[in-house]
Amino acid sequence: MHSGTLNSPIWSIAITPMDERYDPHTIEPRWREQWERTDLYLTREDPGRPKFYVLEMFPYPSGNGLSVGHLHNYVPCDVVGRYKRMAGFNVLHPMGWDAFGLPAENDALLKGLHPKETVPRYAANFKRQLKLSGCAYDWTREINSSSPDYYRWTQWFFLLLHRRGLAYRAPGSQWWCEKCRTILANEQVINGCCWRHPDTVVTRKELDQWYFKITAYADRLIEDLDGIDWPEPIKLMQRNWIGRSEGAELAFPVSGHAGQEVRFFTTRPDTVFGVSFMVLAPEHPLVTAITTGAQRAAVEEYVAQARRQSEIERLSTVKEKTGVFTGAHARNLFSGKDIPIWIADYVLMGYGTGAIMAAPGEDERDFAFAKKYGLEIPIVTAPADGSAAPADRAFTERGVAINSGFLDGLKTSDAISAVCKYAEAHGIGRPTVSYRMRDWLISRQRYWGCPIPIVYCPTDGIVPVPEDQLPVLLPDMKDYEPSGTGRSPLANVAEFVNTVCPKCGGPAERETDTLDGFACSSWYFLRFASPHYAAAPFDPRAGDYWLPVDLYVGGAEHAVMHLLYARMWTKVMFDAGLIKFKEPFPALRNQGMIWAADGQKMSKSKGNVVTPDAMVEKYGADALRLWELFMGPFEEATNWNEDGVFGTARYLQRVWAVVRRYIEAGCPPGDPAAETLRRAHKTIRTVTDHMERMRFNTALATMMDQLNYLAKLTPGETGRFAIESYVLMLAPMAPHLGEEFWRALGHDGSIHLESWPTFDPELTRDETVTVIVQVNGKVRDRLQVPAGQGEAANTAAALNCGAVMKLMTGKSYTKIIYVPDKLVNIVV
RNA sequence: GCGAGAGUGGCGGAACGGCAGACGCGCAAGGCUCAGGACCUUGUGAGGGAAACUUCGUGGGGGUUCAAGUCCCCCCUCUCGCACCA
Repeated sequence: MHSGTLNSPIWSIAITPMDERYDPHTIEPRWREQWERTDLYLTREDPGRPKFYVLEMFPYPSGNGLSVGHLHNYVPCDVVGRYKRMAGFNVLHPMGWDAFGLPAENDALLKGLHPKETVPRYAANFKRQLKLSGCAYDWTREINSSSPDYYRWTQWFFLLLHRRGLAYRAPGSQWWCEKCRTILANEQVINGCCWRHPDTVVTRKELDQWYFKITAYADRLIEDLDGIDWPEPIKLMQRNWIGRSEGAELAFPVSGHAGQEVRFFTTRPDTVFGVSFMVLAPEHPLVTAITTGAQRAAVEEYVAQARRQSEIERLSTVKEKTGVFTGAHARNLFSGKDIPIWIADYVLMGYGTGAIMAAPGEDERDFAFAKKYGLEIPIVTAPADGSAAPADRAFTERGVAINSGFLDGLKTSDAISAVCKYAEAHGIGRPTVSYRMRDWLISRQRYWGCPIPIVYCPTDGIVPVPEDQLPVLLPDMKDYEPSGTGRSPLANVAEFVNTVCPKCGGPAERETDTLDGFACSSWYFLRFASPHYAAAPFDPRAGDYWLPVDLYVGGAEHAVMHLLYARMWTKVMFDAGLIKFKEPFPALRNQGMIWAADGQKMSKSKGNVVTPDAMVEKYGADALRLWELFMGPFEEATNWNEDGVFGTARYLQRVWAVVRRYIEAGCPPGDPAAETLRRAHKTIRTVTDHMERMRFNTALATMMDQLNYLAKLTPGETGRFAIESYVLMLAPMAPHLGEEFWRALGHDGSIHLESWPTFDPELTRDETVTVIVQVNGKVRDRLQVPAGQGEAANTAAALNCGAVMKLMTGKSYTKIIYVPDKLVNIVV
């Protein structure tokens, strides 16, 4: 842990006259060199200062390098880090690489290389580009999730989850992507396709898999959203993804099959009296047991056909509902009727119990199904206002129970509790909560990932690798191509697979699947607190100091994957007493997407990628940074437009001219006019406010505005305060040029260790104000009046001005609206 | 289908319910240049007018208000998320 001081380094750069023209290509490399030489960006732990931890989402270092689109995340975060440091914080701004996982492996396979060679090379290129862009990271804290120093702790966390009963192995039907040649988690299936391959429909595969029990945290993941400062759409996506719904789980006996029952979940137990049939998912285990001989052929064919269907077809909501009668009946224990049991693919095996009670009078899907197959449609809920329930569609709203025995007359909410109470008393069921979210499937049948630290022993079964034997090293493999059979390539490495049981010492085999890459990124933010700590994933002292992350920034595409997983792990760590906070990222912001100039996604194949390298070469890093900040609101998407970089380069040129003129004039201390002083203080006030709110585009607009003002003054009229405060505020955005100016102004230390300028509210006060004069809400005149002269004087002035007099001749006003020092509206 | 967000000049975008279009790009005119995607100055929403001025104008339609880009209702378009979750 470095504990340097905030003492400024001594530059090895002499003060020389400023060139006439601003030339970023001479300025920028020399300051980058100075920063490295003096370790300017080492994290400094100063107990006298509050800490600020700003973090970008863990990037995968792609072989394509960074584009100007990626910088729209990194540059603003860098500005925040630099601003916060100047504003008095100890700033932690680290960077590392999400290097394990499919993208790295696929890329290496494609190029016939090994990820252990490509990953460091690509990461070095990212690092070079980030440095080139003037981003200030403490590179002594660089981490890499594919390094054994790192993944031994990923494995350690796996064991922690396992010990706490949150990692388990289970068989099941899983999503398989043929292109990835591995199993995917539910979150990684989008529109029935692989999240990495939108053109590849996922299929089902039966395999034993490892899961993390994220569903055990479902309620807390929802509840704790209330206390964190995240964009509302992201919170909403998480709530919807978790999909909590309250209802009841009930069971009806299958007629003629003693001991067999259909268990089902419903959110509307109040409609049980209207249940006229039941539907099982085609994969439901009960199907074979209860299907009658007469129906067997039809049922088997339907099940086979459902299996063949792609998920896309199956999940299509526009598709007409289909199903087949099993021949069996269940006894509706409420209405006392025997009701037919059907199978249909609109019932999903993966949700609830894979079976439903159909209340066609109150559910659109059941209604459509009943209509199609001529099933009975009882009506058991009426609108609360006493009107009749519609006959041509399901009445899905809440209302009052009718035709429902002991529920008649009860409001829906009361009827729900009554059914639950009755069901519990009679052993039919109980109130329960169901979630859309499933457990997180974490095993991957691929090579380039964190090995799961588990051993299979013929006598002891599933045995976790003891902590002191970590890391389970990923073996070196030349031919690591996935087989596509559902077995990891690691299964072919005998030296890896064959091991001894940690319990009995007998021969045993290692787990050969690797962990989902999202496991690696579920705890990396902790590692940055003490990246070289060898005794634990993080030094508890450093963790207490730096965590949680004060500002987390990344794309909205991670709303239900990374952000949900990292939150779950954090809660597990909290429960285990490792950390004192429940949420890893108390404040989250999403940067807007930067599309290419043609409005499409920047991609190599489309040939529309713009690199920072090219922009720095042409305009300089500071100009590029400024355009990243100025092109629009940080959180909104926009198209790339290179002309903008030219514009911000021109702005820097103009700043150069103004500062240079001031320095050439011998830096006159100045006795600025009140107006000039006021403008300087107002600029500080506005820019500070915009920086705090991450409104970089308007912060820069304010700076440009102020420059236009300063450019009209002589150096003597400007004064040192206006120039230096301006340069200080420019420094986080244009760090190279800021440093150059600071040196040229005669300072020896780094501008980035200086304090952010402060303003005097007294000096921002205007002496005169413009009062808008309106007649009937239309602007008719503007008056320059002394500030704070009061309502009487202002309304009198407004009534006496020419424009008003002209309009008012022969009329009288009914009312005057007065907004102090702003507006007089005369209502005629 | 459900949910969320967004529609403002030629373009990117500014506007605590109170001067719509800040700031910038582009464009135009002028200056300066051997030259320039350089630099400087001025102008630049639309219509009308010689001008002072004036009318219209924030996707469309209603409404609330002294006053609406901003608040409310309906509609249209685009982007994103979820897509039979019982």
